[in-house]
Amino acid sequence: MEAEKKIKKISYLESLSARSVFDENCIIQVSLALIADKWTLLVLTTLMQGTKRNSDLQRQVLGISPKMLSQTLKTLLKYGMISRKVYPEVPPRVEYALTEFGASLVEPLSSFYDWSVDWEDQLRAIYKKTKGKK
Amino acid sequence: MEAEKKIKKISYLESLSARSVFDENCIIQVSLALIADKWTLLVLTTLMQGTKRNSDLQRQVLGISPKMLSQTLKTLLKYGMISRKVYPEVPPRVEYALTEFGASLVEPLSSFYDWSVDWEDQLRAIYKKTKGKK
DNA sequence: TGCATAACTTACTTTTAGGTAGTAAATGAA
DNA sequence: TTCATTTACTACCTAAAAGTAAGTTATGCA
Repeated sequence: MEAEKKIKKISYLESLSARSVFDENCIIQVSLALIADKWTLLVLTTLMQGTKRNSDLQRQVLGISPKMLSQTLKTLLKYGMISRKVYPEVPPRVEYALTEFGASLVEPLSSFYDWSVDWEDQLRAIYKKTKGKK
Repeated sequence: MEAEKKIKKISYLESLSARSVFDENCIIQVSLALIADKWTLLVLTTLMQGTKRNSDLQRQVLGISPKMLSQTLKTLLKYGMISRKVYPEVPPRVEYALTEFGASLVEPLSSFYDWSVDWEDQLRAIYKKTKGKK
């Protein structure tokens, strides 16, 4: 991050008054479009435990299909949020880990986790009532 | 939040080691399923500016269709994250505002906003390259 | 009743996400 | 070359999300 941006940085609530936050260049809209989906944040969350193999993730991210796991990992690689290391062994071993970029999400995800725990009862009640469908 | 939960509360990173975070009752999975989509968080973000009418939101949440706006507001009402007040005037006026529940998202969203600004260059580059499609 | 306008709904279509199943690539040793 | 196993991909299908366009409701007053 350039120094200029650091200095000029304004708070979230302040920024809401600025028109730019809601135009086509809205940075929140951009980042949500990239990572706010069913699996991406869960895979990233799991990788925050440390380096994982494909099969580890398959086991730990409950309910994810092999296809969606591959697809999500591929996307995160493209984003530069995770790294991929192949070990030339039999059978082949592939390990995934967070890059600095990916690891930087620990703070917002942590904040989101805290919120989820604070409102856990309400959230679970809604989820149960709607069966996850809106 | 009950006192017990407050006391027993463990951090996000600690919780990642607990098996329960990844089973079918994973609270992060639940809350993501409810609010992590294309419009919900943007509508909530806009309402953090204060009370808004349908037409205000239509103008400010760039790109949202009337249908998706209605649908999103309806869902957030069901969730109890926003309130709806009708003024019997001509023409009718309807105002939406955050409830305590909805307003509580200000912290995680603020954290997410900070992250987005920190990594803005990378995020925009990815978005441009992929045109928002993964 | 008719009116003007904001808010909302419905029907239809298109697009995207996601699931299943089968297949192919990668690997080093036997 | 064959093998066993993990990883990755493809083709096909279904379901969900979202866009479009038109119509409907709510409202108080003239």
